[in-house]
Amino acid sequence: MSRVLVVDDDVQLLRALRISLRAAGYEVVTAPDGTSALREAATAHPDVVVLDLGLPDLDGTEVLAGLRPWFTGPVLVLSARADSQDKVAALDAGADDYVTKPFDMAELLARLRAAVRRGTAEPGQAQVVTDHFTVDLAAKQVRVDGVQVRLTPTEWALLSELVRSPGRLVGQKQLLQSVWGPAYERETNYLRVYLAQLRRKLEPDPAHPRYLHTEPGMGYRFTP
Amino acid sequence: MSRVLVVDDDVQLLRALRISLRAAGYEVVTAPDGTSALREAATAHPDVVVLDLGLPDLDGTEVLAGLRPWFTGPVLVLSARADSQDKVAALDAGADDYVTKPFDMAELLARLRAAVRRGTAEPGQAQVVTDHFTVDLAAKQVRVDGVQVRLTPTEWALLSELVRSPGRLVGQKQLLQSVWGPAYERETNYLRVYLAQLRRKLEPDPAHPRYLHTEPGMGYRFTP
DNA sequence: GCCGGGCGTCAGGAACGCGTCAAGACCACC
DNA sequence: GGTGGTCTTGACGCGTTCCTGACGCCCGGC
Repeated sequence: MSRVLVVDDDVQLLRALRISLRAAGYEVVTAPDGTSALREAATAHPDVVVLDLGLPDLDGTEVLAGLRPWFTGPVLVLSARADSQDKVAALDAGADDYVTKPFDMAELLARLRAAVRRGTAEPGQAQVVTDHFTVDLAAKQVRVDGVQVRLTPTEWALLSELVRSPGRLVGQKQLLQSVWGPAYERETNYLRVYLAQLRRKLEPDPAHPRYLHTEPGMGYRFTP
Repeated sequence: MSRVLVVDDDVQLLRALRISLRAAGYEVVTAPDGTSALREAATAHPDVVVLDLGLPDLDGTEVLAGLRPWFTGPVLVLSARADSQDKVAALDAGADDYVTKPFDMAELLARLRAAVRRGTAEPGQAQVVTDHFTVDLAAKQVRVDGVQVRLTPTEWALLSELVRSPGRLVGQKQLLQSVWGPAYERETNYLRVYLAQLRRKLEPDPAHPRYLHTEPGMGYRFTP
């Protein structure tokens, strides 16, 4: 059925989770710390991740930040901290649910079912390929006609936001909000400037864009 | 940005939620009981639903059951009951998240953001198809006989409002209100101009509309 | 037969949004 | 203190979109 990656350093809890999850029909992969979690997530291709925030090497939010650029499946966060500020931070960092320890196993399984139910749209591609360029979301790198191209941080944030929804129109408000923050919703000229730069770097003919299209008054669209 | 339907019979809480949600940039629609919740969900087309389980007329799970067959957006359940058995029941009945009262408003907003983020339909999921054209509501894209057609923001707002209620009559007041705002309820000539433009772009014979029908004095109707 | 309301059509002018360019501000690093 | 790269900001020209009013048509009421 679905494969779940469980990240936790507590051996006892890991054992309990492994047993319960396997009994519920999941295929289970585990990782005891942040670095191996990121490695396992990349190699084992889980459908869903259960992530404890208290890890020995990395902070949980760092793992989340390393996961989210390319991992599209749901992430369910476990934490001993019940403070709502922590919850908000984790959810806004890309978590899909937040469960405080100690938790009820039946509830966790139900939340996992709900997350998987909604998240099984696609396996999630870490690479977006067109005839002219390739965007590797995991490695944060772009190749145009085979040669690597350097993007500034802002350019990258904008491009990845667009490329992550191929064919869909992405509103300018959404772009501005996710790249510059909620306070910049009106600065549409930023978009004009950086879209021009991206087109200059990626498009075969920047004056007549083939992949990064403008929908006047609404937003932009990446067409593969 | 997105539209949220809040279902709760507690007037105080409803007020607080309306204010907070509106401040967070949501368009808010409310319903005080189960039957009106189902009606509002069908007519107002919310992107997400916040549903209190304790309602005067119907049980919350019944509302959930009435919603789920056709409503694909996320549903966030509110409840005073913290028992994990109730949580499991609601989540397995189709809820995407479960928050117990009393709740922290910041956390609720964060969970709502996470739900909306995850719940946006894939392009091709939510499309309306006719023999001559297809409207992809998620990708904001229209194809006529297979070729893509560009719509202006106003044209798109009008069309999507019509197409969201197939076969049903949409009053001119409702159209004007949702596209131009509450102050333009009387400017019915706007509708005439833009309906003509839509017909010219979509209809096989704009002079004799087959899909976008006029109901004189009442409104317009999209017939698939 | 006349009249008026509602609708479709058309065509201007004003306003807006986009692409482009360039100069200044800011920052990290040398 | 200088230097290179990146981000912000403003100005300009151009095409598109929106609004507005005028006109003719159909149809039902008088």
